[in-house]
Amino acid sequence: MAVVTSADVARASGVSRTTVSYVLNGTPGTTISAATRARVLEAAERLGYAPSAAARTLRRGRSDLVVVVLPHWPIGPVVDALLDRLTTDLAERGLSVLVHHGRGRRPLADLWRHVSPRAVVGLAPFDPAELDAMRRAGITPVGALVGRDGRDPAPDPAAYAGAQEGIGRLQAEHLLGRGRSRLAYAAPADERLAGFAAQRLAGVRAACAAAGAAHPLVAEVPPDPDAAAEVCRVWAAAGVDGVLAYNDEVALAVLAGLRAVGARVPEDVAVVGVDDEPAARLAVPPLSTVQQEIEVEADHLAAVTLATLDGRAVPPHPPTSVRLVVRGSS
Amino acid sequence: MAVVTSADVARASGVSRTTVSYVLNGTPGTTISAATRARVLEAAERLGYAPSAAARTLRRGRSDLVVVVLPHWPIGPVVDALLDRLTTDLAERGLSVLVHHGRGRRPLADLWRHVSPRAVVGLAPFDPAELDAMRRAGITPVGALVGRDGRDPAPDPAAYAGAQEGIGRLQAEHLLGRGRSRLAYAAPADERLAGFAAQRLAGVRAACAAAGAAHPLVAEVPPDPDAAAEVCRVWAAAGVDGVLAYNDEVALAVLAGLRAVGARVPEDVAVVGVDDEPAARLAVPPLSTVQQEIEVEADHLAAVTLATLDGRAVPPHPPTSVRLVVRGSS
DNA sequence: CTGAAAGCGCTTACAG
DNA sequence: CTGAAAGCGCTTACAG
Repeated sequence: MAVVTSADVARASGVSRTTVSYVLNGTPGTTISAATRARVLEAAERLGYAPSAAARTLRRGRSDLVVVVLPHWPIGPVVDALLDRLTTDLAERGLSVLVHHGRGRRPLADLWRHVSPRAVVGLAPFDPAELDAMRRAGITPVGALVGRDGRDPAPDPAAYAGAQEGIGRLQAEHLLGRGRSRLAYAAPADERLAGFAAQRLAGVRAACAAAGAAHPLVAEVPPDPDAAAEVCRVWAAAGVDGVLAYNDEVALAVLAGLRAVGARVPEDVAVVGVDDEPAARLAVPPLSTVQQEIEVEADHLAAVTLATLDGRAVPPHPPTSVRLVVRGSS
Repeated sequence: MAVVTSADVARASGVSRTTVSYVLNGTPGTTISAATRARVLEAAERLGYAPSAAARTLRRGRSDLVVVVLPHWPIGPVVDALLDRLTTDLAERGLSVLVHHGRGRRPLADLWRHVSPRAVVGLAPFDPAELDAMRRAGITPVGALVGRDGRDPAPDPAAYAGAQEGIGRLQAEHLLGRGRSRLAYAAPADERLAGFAAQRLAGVRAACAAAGAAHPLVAEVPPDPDAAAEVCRVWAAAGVDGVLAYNDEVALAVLAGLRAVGARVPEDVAVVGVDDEPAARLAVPPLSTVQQEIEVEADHLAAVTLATLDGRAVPPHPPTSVRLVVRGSS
């Protein structure tokens, strides 16, 4: 089954490849007779012609492919929703999105040997060597959550920190506002998440300091009922009355641990997660959580990508991208 | 920042582009002097040369890119793990994996205008029109879970059904084996999952029939405590003593619903999920579930992809890819 | 209104 | 041991 080229279509419709290209691309400024146009379209359809992406990219000097590089850490429904929306957003502008998994297993540079993206969007910061390699390959790097202040179109680790801190701060302010005064932070056991956890924790600390509350206790809570119970026993003994969890999964472990040590939620201890995963509202008790407005985030990421590609100023980050969902656990 | 080409490297090292290509690709059968080789390598490194994937693909007539097309439905940690492993597996053979989200929003054919994959792996069956378009574009389609019987390297909806049915059968046999006789099937409310749910349900029905048990009751259980309670009330009244859930998320909803109507788990009703997501072991009570051995599945999918590309016979599916994890809920 | 020709960057027979 | 040249499939000035 030989692949059909534009030359085949030209031959079949009795015109030149130029005309085929004009018709199929709807090139503006050309005037092809309706009859010719119809013949070309018919031939292309009949032969099942699909233009070669490689040739088109080579000739144009740029592709319409955007590669999203996923962080090293596990992906949940929130990121999935983000990717879906981003794909739809960018498709409206003629850009195709493809996602790279397995980051960290081998250098990103290997990928550029096999594919020529126009831009690469990172959900976590790139390191300088990666940035350099991309730019040398003519690829535009785009940072997620970058440009919150509208300043820097380049990936900036500090910008991530800002968004993450906001989450921690919101969690802490919620419990402090409900009269809880002895807070603990439940960090994830997965070390790949340590960076994010540290940033969210910084937000928690800031909120505690601002409210004049005690420094929060901190411990890793693995997704295991027994291990979680051990941590919760210590916390209960220390008089902890509120737990901020890194995300809903960690929060679920905290709920299991508290149950095991006989602490009542929310009477004795209030718990707040992050993400609003489906499991949150089904938990016992239903879990209060911080919801990231992922559609807003995706739309912004799409806007940042387009602005960066166009060389325009990066739009400011929308103000409210996180909000609290209060349920039975707080 | 002009992009560096092999001609630049040739000029900088005082050799022809031919020699640059030979050195950089380690082309076998060529004998380049060590001194020349070193000069070329040094120049490429110094200039930050990255070969053009588009040109290489055009020239070679094929790329080393494999695109995985995600199904229309929501992605959880299981699929994430599968993609990670598949990416690593295929990278060992020089293939790069990129993942397409947002299926169904627009035709896959649009994607082939922007990228030239060597193969496309579908986690759900392709429809005939898509298959046709891919083949005409010179792309090799590969079906997930295909070739279980080693017969058909082409995507085959029936092969999916086989794997899915096995899951439902395993769930049902477990509860029937524990003396439960009045089973119910908790289907997902998300209509995009209806196809899979129907296949798993078929396995449940087969197991019930084989054991001489009554036909299972069937209802959709949304991820909402109140809605789930409504369903569970009906089931409790009907004397249901065992519930098979489409996946862990649905099972969590069932647990919430049963709790709401005062049914004890597992004393009154046993519950079994699918996936072994982190939330399963943290549920109240900890959830029994069917675990898919996703690494095995990923390795097999990689093997199927390679065999299909090489025109070899597709390897048989490994025998045990699902297993039961028994916890407190059954 | 349409076609002949150049050229994107690479790889690879082929010639020396 | 190394280079000149062709050609992958496309788009786009340019010529008619």
